[in-house]
Amino acid sequence: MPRATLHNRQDSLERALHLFWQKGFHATSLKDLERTLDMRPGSIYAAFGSKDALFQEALERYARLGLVELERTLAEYDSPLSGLAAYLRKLGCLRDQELPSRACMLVKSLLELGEREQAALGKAEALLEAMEACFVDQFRAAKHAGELEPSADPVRLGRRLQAEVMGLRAYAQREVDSQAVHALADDMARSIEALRLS
Amino acid sequence: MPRATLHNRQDSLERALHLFWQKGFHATSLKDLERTLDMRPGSIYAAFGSKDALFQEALERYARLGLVELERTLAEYDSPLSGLAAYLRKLGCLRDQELPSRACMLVKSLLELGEREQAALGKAEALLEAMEACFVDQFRAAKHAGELEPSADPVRLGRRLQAEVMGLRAYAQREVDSQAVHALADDMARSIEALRLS
DNA sequence: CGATTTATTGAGCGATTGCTCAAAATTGGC
DNA sequence: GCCAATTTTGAGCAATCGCTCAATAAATCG
Repeated sequence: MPRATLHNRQDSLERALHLFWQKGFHATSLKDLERTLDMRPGSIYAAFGSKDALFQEALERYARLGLVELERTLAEYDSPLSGLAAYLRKLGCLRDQELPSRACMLVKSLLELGEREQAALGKAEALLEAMEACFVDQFRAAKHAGELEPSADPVRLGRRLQAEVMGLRAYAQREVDSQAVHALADDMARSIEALRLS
Repeated sequence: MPRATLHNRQDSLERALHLFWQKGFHATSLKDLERTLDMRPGSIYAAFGSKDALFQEALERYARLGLVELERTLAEYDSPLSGLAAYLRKLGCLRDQELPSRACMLVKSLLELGEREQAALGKAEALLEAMEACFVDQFRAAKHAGELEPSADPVRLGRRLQAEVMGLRAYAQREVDSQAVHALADDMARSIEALRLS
């Protein structure tokens, strides 16, 4: 009985994510979204509620995809430390890929949003926390596997890695050449590998 | 013969810097600036030209103050490596101070600005490059002083430190407790000190 | 073929954006 | 006190902002 839906919601969300990731929340206007989603304002609001709500959905999707990618990388390695090092080296290729932005959308949001967008800001913080928790878990696994010395603190190591990833990706956002980012990521990866008990 | 200028230009710039650093470029409206500077639009435009130009001046002032602070810290130590470690530990106190933002304004700008604000974006990049160059110089000095092993690469070390500072300050922007930021900064400082030849 | 249901449209709302400029206010020199 | 020089004002511009909603289009039902 109803009219068939013309737009695939998932696909629209993907396009919106692409746009928000590239331009940030404030610099993305509804006109931009209308163009990119090929939808009129009414349809966008019927599907997503508001610009803010759409942004939050995009944030969550971004983080989910990022976590999947992280865990996929980690799963390729038997050694937890090797998995983390490999993840860093993958990030070193950021400058080569064609992406909306080289910087992490969560960090972009963390730095851009203020009190007026508290809901989205809180979501970004929570998702960063989840990312950090994943790192901590991985270091815990490394410790359990005997890769780390007994005195090692997985919480501090996870926190440090989180900060390094934030830094690496912010650095990659600069107009530096690809080789520099690769070298930086490699240096960070070596630091992780240096934690391994020989 | 002219009418005396009512507002101190330097002071106005300082207030604008405070506001831009806190809210970012896009989220700061002229109404906000009018309120904070206690100036009407005409005066602001007479003094600074445009919102974009004012932002660029604020960026430059921010970076100049930051570089001064960095060099002041470094000058307190005879050992280049100790100076860098001390700088990191100072950043570890970010969460305790009352600042417009814990994140670096240059990084916030780097992540927020797009093609439409290319001039300001380019300025932020150049200022970050200057910061990195300062780090590189310091590592060069450390190498010359025999603190680093001969094979050490000051360019890579400077780049790495730049990324760590970016990461540390982005991390500090999160709603984490002060102790975590202190621990993170300390871990980073220890990494620097670990480079020292015993 | 209606009838019904739902998706989509797009003109346009009130508010806000960055900004302009003629007028008013304030000074110092004569 | 008056003129000239300069700063400051603030109403208000055109454009854009996020968003609403009555009208329209499309699809499935009997």
